[in-house]
Amino acid sequence: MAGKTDIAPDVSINACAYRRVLEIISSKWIVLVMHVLEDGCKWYGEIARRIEGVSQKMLTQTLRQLERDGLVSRRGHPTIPPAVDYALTPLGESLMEVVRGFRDWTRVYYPQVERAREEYDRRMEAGAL
Amino acid sequence: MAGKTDIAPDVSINACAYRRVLEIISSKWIVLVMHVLEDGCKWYGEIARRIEGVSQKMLTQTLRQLERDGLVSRRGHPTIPPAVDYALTPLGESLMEVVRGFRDWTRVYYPQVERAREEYDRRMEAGAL
DNA sequence: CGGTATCCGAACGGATACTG
DNA sequence: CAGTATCCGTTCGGATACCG
Repeated sequence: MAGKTDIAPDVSINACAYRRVLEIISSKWIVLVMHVLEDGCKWYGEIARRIEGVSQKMLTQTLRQLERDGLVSRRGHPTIPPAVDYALTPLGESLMEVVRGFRDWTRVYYPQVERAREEYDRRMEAGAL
Repeated sequence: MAGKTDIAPDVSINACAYRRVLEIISSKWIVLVMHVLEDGCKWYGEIARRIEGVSQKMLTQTLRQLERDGLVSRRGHPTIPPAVDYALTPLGESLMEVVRGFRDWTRVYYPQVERAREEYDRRMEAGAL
């Protein structure tokens, strides 16, 4: 304990902005749901149908998180059967702009990533012999 | 099967750019490692010390993934004991620019997210009674 | 020093059944 | 329709031990 030299870790990294964004966007479905809501308010069922492979559990969970973070707004209609719709809030829209930056990067550079992967895998395979 | 109405899901979402970026950045440590490498080449040990809470396993795993994706380059030095350093590639730097967009968003808007969460939790607590 | 391999608990996430 | 609750397999990720 006392003998340990106090080379402090870059604490800022622990508390820094990156960790916080990651909490939000690192979930697999968050970005996809936001993308569906990009062009306006949607019913729950429509969101579900538009995102292939999402389970009801994950969709609801994702929408809850987005609502809690103030990124989407939820409106329930007291009809029978009940209907609910979701929309991006202004805060959500502002985040969406940044997310678009990621999408654009991917469109331009993803082929390079794929090539790098193939090359790496070939090198590894060769090295494993 | 045949009886199912063919309401196709928005397939583009499945194959779209977002899924691909998420593969890369949704990992908890990727962005943090990139941040450490932002200002130049670093030894393995230095990266480890700068990121609080990262285990050796996860750091190595993260660096492997970044290397495979062509985002960082790895140089081993055949000294005794061996030393290894890592640096962002040009491709990695280009992604870093987008990542900075997220950091900046967080710096500006995160307080709003925190307030939204507190408000939501208060509403839930009240509703649960 | 910079890994790799193994073990194991914790968390993620899908399938299913039930509710208002 | 839009959830909630439960079960349960899969994956994530830390701790430990060992290798070059």
